[in-house]
Amino acid sequence: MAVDVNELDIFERPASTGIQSIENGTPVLRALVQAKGPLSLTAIATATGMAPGKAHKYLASYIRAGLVTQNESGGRYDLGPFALELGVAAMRRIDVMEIAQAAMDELRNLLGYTVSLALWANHGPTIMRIAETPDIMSLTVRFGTVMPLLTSSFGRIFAAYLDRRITQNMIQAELADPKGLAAQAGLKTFADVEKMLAQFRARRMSVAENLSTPGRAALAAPIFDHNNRIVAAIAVVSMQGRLDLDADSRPARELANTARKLSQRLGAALDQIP
Amino acid sequence: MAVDVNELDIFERPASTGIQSIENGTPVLRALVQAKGPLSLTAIATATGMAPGKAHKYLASYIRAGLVTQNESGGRYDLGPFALELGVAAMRRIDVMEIAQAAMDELRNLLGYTVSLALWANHGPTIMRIAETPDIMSLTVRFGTVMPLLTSSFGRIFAAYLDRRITQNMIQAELADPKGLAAQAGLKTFADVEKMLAQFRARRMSVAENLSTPGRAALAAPIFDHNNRIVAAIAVVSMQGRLDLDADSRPARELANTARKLSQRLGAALDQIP
DNA sequence: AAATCTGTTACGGATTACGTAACGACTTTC
DNA sequence: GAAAGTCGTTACGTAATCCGTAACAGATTT
Repeated sequence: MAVDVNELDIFERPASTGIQSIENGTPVLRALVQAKGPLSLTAIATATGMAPGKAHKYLASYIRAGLVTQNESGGRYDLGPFALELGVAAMRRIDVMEIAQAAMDELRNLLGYTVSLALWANHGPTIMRIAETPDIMSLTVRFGTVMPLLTSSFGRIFAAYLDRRITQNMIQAELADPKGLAAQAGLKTFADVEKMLAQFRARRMSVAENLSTPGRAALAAPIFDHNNRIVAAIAVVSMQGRLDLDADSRPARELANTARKLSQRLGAALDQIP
Repeated sequence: MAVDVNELDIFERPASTGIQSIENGTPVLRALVQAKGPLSLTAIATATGMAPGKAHKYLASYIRAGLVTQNESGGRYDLGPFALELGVAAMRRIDVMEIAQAAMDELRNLLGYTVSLALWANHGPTIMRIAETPDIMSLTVRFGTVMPLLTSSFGRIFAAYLDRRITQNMIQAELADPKGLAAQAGLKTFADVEKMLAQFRARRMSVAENLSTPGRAALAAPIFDHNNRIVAAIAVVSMQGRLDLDADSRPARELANTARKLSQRLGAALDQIP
């Protein structure tokens, strides 16, 4: 009534017809999500800009829906059992590989380097997805390849974040060969390994140059799930000398950014990871 | 207009005033939760008893809220990123999960068996955390799985300690099938169930062997909160024959020890529990 | 090419939600 | 100890919303 319809069509999106109350109610849920614990009615009201009476009505219905609970009667509000159920259902559908695909393509386009994704299979980090550059001198990053633990960027980032019990035997095996790749990389004892991995943890990123594949350089970053455990790693791969491995380099920053976003979409709480 | 207000007050609960659309919309979310994957509009419409046009409007708003996503335009509907956010936020409020993680890892390292944690959600014991062994023959204990009440170690320990009013219907349902898992386990009447649960209560631990999952054996122990009510259960899982289920076995003792510590950290008074 | 699906949108009438303000219950203040 | 300030909750009338029916465009099938 107050506003001309044509003006609305210009400035606001037509926004295919929906149910307004659904959208008006979500700020209430958002407020509860962002708060670490229970909230009072007035706190919710101020956080959402609603009048207390209005917020109360939404809360009453959310309680009946199970999305919200209230401590006794008259107490503070918090997320309810259905919120948990909803989240569990959502988590079960999320597949790292699915959501990683688009992010990998983006990163590849942004940087112009080959980007690949590895999961931890029983025998080590296994390359599962590749976003290649159209470069002629294409790097042979092949699907299904199992990378070494101590001498590849993928292996190193998994070694840095996986439970040591899982990696113990593999580390031992790679250290055992006095002329192996690990030894060539200057890794001879567990202390050497631990020192290296600590650096990668601090940086939340691993580096490998001219090791498992001659002339190759790579950066890898971890992807965590809702349990804050590493579930995958994403790497930027190129030729030695053509990829800046510094922590402040553009590839490093963008890679870290992409990995962080993916972790967040998986429900990780990155501020709680060592 | 159609119905006398006084009649309504008698038969329906006054139900403190809320927002009807919020409650009318939840069946849409429920349908998506219960489905294992994406659903078409018509599938949602039939599942909720709504007309397609109506369901579409709710979905449009849920999409804008982030609770639902749609595969491209015109595709099927599924839970969205905000559903995940909601769930992660809800999970974070559950103290047990925070403190259980480290204890589970410890127990896994100590025993060499897979350890998992379940909470009671609306539909039964739901697996929320897993600490896996690096074994190649990894058991497929999957996040979010809802376990049966009478034929899983998780279900049994919850059944033993939860208020019977909560479990009554589920027990009845599982007993109803004369060829179901419960019947195969020798459970036919409520008396059978009560006898079994009494044993688990006495031992403060439940057992399941070769039941809901063929070839699997598991021990589960309850975790109580400051109200001395069961809030979670922790289980040691392995293959049949590879896990000693005796009360005096090392796995049983260590599991009981871990569960006791967790209960104490939650403020339980274990000596007052039947 | 007609027919049946799909997902999506339009329209009028009945229902619903919003804003304001009041209500008890409790705590703080003077 | 009374008054004034919280808090969560509820009532009321008007304006805006939602519901049901039905049509629309697009894709696939018959």
